[in-house]
Amino acid sequence: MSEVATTGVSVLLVDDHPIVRQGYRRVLESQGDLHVVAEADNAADAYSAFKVHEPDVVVMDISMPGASGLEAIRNIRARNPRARILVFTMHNEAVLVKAAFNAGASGFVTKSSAPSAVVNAIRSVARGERAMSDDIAHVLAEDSLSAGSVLDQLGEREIEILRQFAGGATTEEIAAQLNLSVKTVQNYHYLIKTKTGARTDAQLVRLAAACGLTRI
Amino acid sequence: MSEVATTGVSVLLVDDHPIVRQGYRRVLESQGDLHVVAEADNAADAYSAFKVHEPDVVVMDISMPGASGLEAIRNIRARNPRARILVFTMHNEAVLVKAAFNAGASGFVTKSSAPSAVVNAIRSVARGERAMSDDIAHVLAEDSLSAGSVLDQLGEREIEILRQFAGGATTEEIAAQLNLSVKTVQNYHYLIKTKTGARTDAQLVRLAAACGLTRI
DNA sequence: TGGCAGCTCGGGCAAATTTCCCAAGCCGGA
DNA sequence: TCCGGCTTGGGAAATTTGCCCGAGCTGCCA
Repeated sequence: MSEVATTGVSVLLVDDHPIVRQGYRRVLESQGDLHVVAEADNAADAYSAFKVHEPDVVVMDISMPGASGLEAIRNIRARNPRARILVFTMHNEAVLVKAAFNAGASGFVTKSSAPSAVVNAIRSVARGERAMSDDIAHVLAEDSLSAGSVLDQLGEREIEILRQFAGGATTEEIAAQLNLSVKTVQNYHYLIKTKTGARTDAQLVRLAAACGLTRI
Repeated sequence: MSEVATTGVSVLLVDDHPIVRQGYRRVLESQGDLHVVAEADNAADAYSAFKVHEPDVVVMDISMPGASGLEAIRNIRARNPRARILVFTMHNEAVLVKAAFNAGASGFVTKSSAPSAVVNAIRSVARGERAMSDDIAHVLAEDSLSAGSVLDQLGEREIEILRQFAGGATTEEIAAQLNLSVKTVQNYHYLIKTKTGARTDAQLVRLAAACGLTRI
């Protein structure tokens, strides 16, 4: 991490599609100052590769098979809190973005972004700055009326209900299970959605899965 | 289409992510015999670009915003039945593969494939052959032996709506995206639930994820 | 050629759920 | 003690769901 300024930025590429990785690699290396030192196609390999190469920046698609990408972010950050991780994915849901930053990401860029925006984001996070693409900033701005972290702002009961809901349980089943009135569960359901910024039950499930609350 | 053998293969790239297109372009052009003559990021532009350039091969990701990629395949084939279209996407669900070939695709390669497999597939379809990656062949093989997955009982439209819904889109967004009335989307939503036996939106999302329709 | 089956698209309407506002009890911290 | 947050639910309007219907279209099969 020390010789960055003179030798450029070393990058670990994490994406589950080989062709996509190959394409990124070529785009990044054509920049001159960006060097892809390793690739990985899953969370576990990403962690291993990080330990070996200690790259300046990890460019990672968080939608990978197997373990959650967010989990990978947490693992890497746990090992080295100075690690810079740029999430680079097609998703642009506020809940996911917040979850990623919450897990320790330094940047979040969607694949809809112009190539120049992506390479600039890599340079930004390499300098220790936070970076995000315009569309992400817009999404977060829209969402900003309810600031805060994603799951950390949920209480015990809310998390339990979210887990059961994401697991496929109906409102009645949850109420019976927890010995609550259906009305209360409905209110929690609504409350969780507003708190997390999820606008859809499906987004809620995806959030729960991303946070490891449920497995799919 | 006639001078292919001597001048190489002209390719139209269709993918909604700029960076991804840029990467593909570099990978393909490094081959020497493959030339990207145009790019498009949606179905409508793909059709326009095809009319202008009449490329040997269209390399297309069918999961794009706006009109269905399958629709684009049909449009292009309707204009020129000799058009060669190679579907190149992250999805590997049997129903989608079958739908693509049914719409007139010449090949189906997943983004999990090795770059060499992709370029070879492009050359194959340029020669008029059918091509698919190993994993797709495997999926189709499994499918031909199985009693039929849950998704097999869903129509094209139903699958598209399920994908968008599981991806977190609201009913209104899906209706706007597909140019349908909200009521129709609601009906599809209900129909999909009854057909699949899902009793909850969350179960629907899990089902879609399990079938590879969406990644979490 | 006719007919049937299946997909697509939407209207209608009662029942159910969601949305949002509200109140009250409880508990821990300032 | 008081404030704030969690938990629990009521109420009422808005929306969605569940289920029924028909109509247009395409493909298939006799």
